[in-house]
Amino acid sequence: MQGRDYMRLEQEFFLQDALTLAKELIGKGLVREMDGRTIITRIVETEAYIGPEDKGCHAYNNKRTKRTETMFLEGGHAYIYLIYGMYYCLNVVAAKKDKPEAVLIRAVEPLEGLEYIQENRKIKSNKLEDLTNGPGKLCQALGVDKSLNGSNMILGTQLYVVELEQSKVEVCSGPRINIDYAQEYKDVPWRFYIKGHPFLSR
DNA sequence: GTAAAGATCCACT
DNA sequence: GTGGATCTTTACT
Repeated sequence: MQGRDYMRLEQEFFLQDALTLAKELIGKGLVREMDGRTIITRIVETEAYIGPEDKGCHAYNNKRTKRTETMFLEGGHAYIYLIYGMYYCLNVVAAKKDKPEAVLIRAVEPLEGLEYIQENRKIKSNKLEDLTNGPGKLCQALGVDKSLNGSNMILGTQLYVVELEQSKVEVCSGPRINIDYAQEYKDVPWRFYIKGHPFLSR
């Protein structure tokens, strides 16, 4: 089955606040199409970042820079940035225009196109989980880079989200990862994941 | 112009 | 568990 056979999500879905969207995105399908190849994955772990108040967010205090500008777009766009000089992270922008909220995709489970994922990753580990169980890993696995920053995930054809048949899952929440600098926002339970799923980042 | 830090990953001990 | 790789973005001089 090809990715385009799945049902796309409506724009309304992405206009929800980041916390709701982060929760709702769990179990949804993340589709990547490039060079006539289709990769389909299931989202199993996300984190919410809420601009104005969240010290862990790049757009804390509504900080507008060249990089964070993407987060001020309307919900449904992709926010992609380079971290630690070597890895990309993929976010789904949430809420309405000028509200800098976004959902970081932290881990996915491969459903289709596994051979392309393996080709993109090239790692020693034979464990399937190591292919996509982290934000930097899944971007490499899906061939996502800065050229997709700001692209539309509702109407776009390269990277988008779809409804999967099996969407009923048990979603848990907990503190976010690697944002020790975020002070009182360091421990808020804005990370969502499928309980006990093998592809979680940790 | 310069400097410091980062929403990470991997290899190694 | 620890440290190195690696470079953009940001803030400040």
